[in-house]
Amino acid sequence: MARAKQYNEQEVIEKAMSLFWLNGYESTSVRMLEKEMGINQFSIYASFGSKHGVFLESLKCYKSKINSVFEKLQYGTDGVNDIKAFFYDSVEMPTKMGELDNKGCLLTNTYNEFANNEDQLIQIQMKEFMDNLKTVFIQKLSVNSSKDKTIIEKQANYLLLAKHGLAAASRVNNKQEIDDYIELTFSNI
Amino acid sequence: MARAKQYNEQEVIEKAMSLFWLNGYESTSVRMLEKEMGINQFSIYASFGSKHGVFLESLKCYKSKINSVFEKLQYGTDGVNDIKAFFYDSVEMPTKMGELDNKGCLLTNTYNEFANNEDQLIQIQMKEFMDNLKTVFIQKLSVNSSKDKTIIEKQANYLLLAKHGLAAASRVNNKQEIDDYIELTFSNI
DNA sequence: CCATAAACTAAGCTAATGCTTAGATATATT
DNA sequence: AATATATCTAAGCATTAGCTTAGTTTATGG
Repeated sequence: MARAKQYNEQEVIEKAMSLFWLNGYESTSVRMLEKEMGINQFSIYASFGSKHGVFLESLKCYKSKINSVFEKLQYGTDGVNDIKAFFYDSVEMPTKMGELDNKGCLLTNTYNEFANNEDQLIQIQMKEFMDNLKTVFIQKLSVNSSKDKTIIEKQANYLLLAKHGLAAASRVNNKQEIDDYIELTFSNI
Repeated sequence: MARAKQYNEQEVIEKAMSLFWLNGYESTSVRMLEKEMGINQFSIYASFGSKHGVFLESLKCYKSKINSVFEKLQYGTDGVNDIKAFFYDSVEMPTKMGELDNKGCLLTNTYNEFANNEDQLIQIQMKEFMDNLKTVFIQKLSVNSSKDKTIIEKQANYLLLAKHGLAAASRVNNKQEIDDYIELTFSNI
């Protein structure tokens, strides 16, 4: 055997995730990652292959971080109210994670940054995330309700776009505006 | 006198605007602008000083393009319905302008790209745009209505975020999803 | 305790970025 | 027509990007 790694890959990916979350993909350089992750470029490429590889791992890391919030939504039993709670949880999560505020949702930020991009791997991750969310929304909207299927479809689309908009808004708007937005959003359901 | 410019500044700015609209600020290089505008880098810098200068002129150009839509909103006499029509107009405008679709709103895209940026000139332009919109929304919401001032304020905030989210969504969602979103957004206002 | 092999450091690679400049070209005035 | 002056071309500038590599350090198995 030979020398052991002097860093933990999970630990350095969390730091990379923070940086990508703050700046987005393009605006984060490998030199910046180097400093933030506390390891040399050689080690970055040895562990993750490329900047793109670091980003994909960061997305995975983010997904696991928000997993508890998503599970709470999935396993809740309160229908639409679960979705509303999910909206509040999503907005508050960055704060609870001890992160700087006003960073929005890494997945939504990525969704926007890569909207007109042909990067397949990223597009697939994003589509999967959105489709899962829509499926759960439809389940929740169907609980204790005799709503028409087409109405439920419309409402799911509505909430999906609202969630998307909310994540973008949370980067620039204050808590009061955000709360007003969530309350009025659900007054339409 | 000497040689005259072989290009029209307004014409080349429209082409620059298209490119910025499609790619955003950072992802648009001066070489790309050169090709799209059909003039040499020297001419770009002679006319607009910097890439940043080209961008500011492009924003101005965009504002003048959407002016008719904004005026229709301002001078309408149908209260909230004017806002709703404005939402539809905003989504349809890129198509009517003969632009490629799925580009969203240049101002909103810029708002997002520069959200965590300290660029003063851009921030001011963006804030001015949002504040104007909010003022008009409040006017419209106050027409033929005995609503409480705080309710109107909340609704204006709500619509502002909704408009913001809509512009982002229009880059990735289809017409049906967009229409569903607008209809449900106004179903309770 | 030395040979081995992985991890490390730091320098360097090519390409692209925003911007500048030397020199050629064209045109309105004298 | 000659001159003056602004516009044009194209090459080049310094810096930064993502990534690679030559060479050193370190820990372990024989």
